[in-house]
Amino acid sequence: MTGIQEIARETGLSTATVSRALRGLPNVKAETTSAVRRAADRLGYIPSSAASGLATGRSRALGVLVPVINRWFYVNVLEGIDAELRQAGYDLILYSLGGPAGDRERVFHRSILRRRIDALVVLCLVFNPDESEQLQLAEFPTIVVGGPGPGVRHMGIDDRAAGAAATNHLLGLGHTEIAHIGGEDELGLNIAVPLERHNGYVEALNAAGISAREEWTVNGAFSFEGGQRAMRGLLETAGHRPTAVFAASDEMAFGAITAIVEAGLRVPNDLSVIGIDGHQYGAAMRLTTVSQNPYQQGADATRVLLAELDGREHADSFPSAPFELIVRSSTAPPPASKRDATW
Amino acid sequence: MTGIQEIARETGLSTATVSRALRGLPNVKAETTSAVRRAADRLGYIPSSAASGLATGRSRALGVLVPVINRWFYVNVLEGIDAELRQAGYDLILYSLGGPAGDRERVFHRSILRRRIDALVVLCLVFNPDESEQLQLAEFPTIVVGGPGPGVRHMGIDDRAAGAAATNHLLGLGHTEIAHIGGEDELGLNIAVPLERHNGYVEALNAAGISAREEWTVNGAFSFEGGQRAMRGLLETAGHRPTAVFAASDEMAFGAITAIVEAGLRVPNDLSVIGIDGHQYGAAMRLTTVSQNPYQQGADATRVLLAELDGREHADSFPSAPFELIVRSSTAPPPASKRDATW
DNA sequence: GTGAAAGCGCTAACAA
DNA sequence: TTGTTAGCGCTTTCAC
Repeated sequence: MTGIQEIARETGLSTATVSRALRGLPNVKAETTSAVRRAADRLGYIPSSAASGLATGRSRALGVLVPVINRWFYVNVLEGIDAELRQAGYDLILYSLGGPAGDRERVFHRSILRRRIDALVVLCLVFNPDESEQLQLAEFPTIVVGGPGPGVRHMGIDDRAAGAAATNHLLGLGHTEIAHIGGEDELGLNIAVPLERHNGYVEALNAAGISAREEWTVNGAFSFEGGQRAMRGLLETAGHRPTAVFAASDEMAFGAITAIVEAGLRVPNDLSVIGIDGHQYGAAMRLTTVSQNPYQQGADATRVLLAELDGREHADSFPSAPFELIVRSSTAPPPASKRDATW
Repeated sequence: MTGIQEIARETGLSTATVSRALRGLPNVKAETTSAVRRAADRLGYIPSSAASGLATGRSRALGVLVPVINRWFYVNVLEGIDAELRQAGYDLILYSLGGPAGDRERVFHRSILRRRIDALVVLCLVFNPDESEQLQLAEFPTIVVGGPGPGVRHMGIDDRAAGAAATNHLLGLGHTEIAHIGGEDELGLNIAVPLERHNGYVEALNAAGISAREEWTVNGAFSFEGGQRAMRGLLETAGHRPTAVFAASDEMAFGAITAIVEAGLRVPNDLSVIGIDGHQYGAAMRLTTVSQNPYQQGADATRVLLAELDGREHADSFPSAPFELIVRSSTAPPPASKRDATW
């Protein structure tokens, strides 16, 4: 209830001076500033962001749009964004599409566009034309983290290269029968990432003179359960079984490993498994993976946006974020019997 | 750039009528409403939440305060809150303390109190007196999910009962040598939950005529890695080894299982493990657990808050959220040799 | 170094 | 059903 006015009255100053003092602007006598601060404390003054937002046109808040919250990658990007924002004194407004069930259109129209935010980070989404237009209208700087899309600048790893790196690691070990657990994720979310990783897989195979078998690319929906289900399906395919599996995310890889162990087989003796991400559980699960740093990607994207809000530099594209092959013991050369069979 | 005024000019109406039409208030001719809507669309009108917030005193946003983001429980509560909010047309502002590193005081003073939110959900935090005072000043309805604290109403499971339930399950199987992996979490965050679960453990043991060995309660920091580390420590204690372990969270239980398997032992043949939470991975890991539903808790808390904002009912306390023992195969009677030794 | 006054874009009486 | 008129609490010229 206490506003800048009470403080003005209390200190015998004008609201203008109080406002300046509170924000620590120059051109205010030091004693005045401290008097104002003291009064503010005493009165329990709480600034109104609506009022200052209205007056300045800036909300000091950044939006983050995610398909769903509950995914390793998103959560880690969020942490990175949050850390950067906290330092800058910005608030974080989280918009979730709510997965396939949540209605996407409403989020775009209702929330994001209420001019509550100064900038937007989008995670792994590809927009449809209407959405692009809405975003255009809103006129705040935007950046996509995690999946490239047409018409929006993007920060993240080169997914195709990462997919190829994972596949090449398996090829290098001598595998030729390599399956892929990818994912359409759900309902049009996140389509760029799985696509590119799959492309990398196919290209790496082709480069090795192997053509991808269609029935060996299965959908793991980018979740543990999905990966497990997909792997079960792969194992049930009687007769011909791959010797290695490349999962497009660690969470799916964990699921795959679980399914393999359930089936009485061993990793990597019977089957090698590699993932992408660098999930914390990876070390304990001994998962070989292509690791990336979503925290850093989130922080970097945020720093770019913040710099633009400050009127500093502007970039239209960014170098790919780094990734790194981490070899642990979920991958090994194919079993001897198989090797003989192939040669 | 387009405001309510342009629409007023364009349609030949007053801003008041436009405002009413845009919000779908009654007492506006249907044709007028649709004319306004059309004009708004055509002009690409985007409402300013700052302006309407200033005028109404409501921001239509709810704050969520978390110790860190990256934890199974928090993420799932967030999903529940978000789902409820999306439906109500509210935005979600996420405040993270940023773990032990982030400075807690700043979050409280700077952000939350900027009157940007109409209500607040706090996850698993216990406040110090200064923080309580700040919250009091801010005057919005608040509710804590996940850990009871003095002076704030709270929603969540009865942690003591859950701890006892887990311990009793092990006792019921015949275990008498039961260790506990709990956690201080980090730096004063989240102290109520681990404390109560530990209390439940001790009480259940006592009720069975067993006194808890101090060296068998270890800190797993509520993380996978922490649980793994704690379990390793427990196993290295030469000579006397427990026959069962109760971990205060599934994530720690997964870490413990990993450590046990690493050590060449088997679950549940050599050691039984039980957790608390109901993590998705639990089924695949075959973890017996006391499961709870954080999504529901988040959604319920949000519904309560929203009802209060609407001037409907107000409650000062809530029934405990349900939990349920899910028996899978990480728990079994103690090994025969051990059993003989004890009897 | 400080004050007066005019908004920022919307909502909410009160009239008409 | 619609318009008029004040604000909401802060920032920001422009004077002094």
